[in-house]
Amino acid sequence: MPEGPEVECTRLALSPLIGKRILSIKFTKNSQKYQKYKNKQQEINGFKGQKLIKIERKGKFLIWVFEIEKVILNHLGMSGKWILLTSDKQELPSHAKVFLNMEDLPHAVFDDTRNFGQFRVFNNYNSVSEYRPIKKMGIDGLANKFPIEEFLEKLNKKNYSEREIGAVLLDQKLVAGMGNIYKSESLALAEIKPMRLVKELSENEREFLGICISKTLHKALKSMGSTFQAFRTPDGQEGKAQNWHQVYGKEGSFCSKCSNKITKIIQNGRSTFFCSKCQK
DNA sequence: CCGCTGGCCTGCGAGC
DNA sequence: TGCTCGCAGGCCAGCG
Repeated sequence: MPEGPEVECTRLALSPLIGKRILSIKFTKNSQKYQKYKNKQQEINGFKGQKLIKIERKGKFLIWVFEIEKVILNHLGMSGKWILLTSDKQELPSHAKVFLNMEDLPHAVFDDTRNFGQFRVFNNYNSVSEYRPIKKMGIDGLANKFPIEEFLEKLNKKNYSEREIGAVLLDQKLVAGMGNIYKSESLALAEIKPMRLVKELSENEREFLGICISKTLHKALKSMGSTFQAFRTPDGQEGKAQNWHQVYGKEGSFCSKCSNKITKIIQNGRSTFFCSKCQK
């Protein structure tokens, strides 16, 4: 589920928690099967009674800010999701890792089936900023005004020139929040083949790609409306973004622009989809 | 420093 | 129907 737009949806859906106190916070029984959650309970006990001030998103990370200096850095990984519990009697989902017992309903649960998610405590905000993935993070693909100049500048860096654009787009140091689906979708919209080398891309193509990235991510965020709903009613609908996918997951079906068959390749170990006719 | 490969996990659907 | 296998939208350690 979670690329930048889905993480932003999650952040928005968590807004009922803002300004509320956490009565207690617990690593669940399920979480104790995994090393990364073991013997960490004491560390998060410090958040007891704390008021949640805000939740920020940086790339695909969520940063939970409280009255105290301590900060929680949370990544959804491949399968992590937050679920709001609207009743005190509601059971925890089977892969619940962290339970936030709030002063008022709803409570919140971090559920992560594949356990690739992250939930780390930092002593202060500054140390989060110094954490390498945050510090080195590229431009925000979901910025209201996509910083095209900065995008072009970063794309111009030497180490990208000999690499394939499809692989480069997944680098969070370039566009933070980009993921494997919207990588293929952005390139389809820009009509650029994923295996083109960065050095081969013209100035016009680069600029148009930047615009297409921004358009794709914003459109994804917008069409997640139903995921937003599903967040409140966990067994509800999923997002709508898949309804407009041009290429992702469409191997063998026909391109909606030219009726050519969509191709799938593995690029740097990741599935990559494109139309070999539309995309130059 | 860099990029690439494989590992971390569970669940699901295709194919037999 | 039931089994196995391959694959899944993430990152990161370790290697060359």
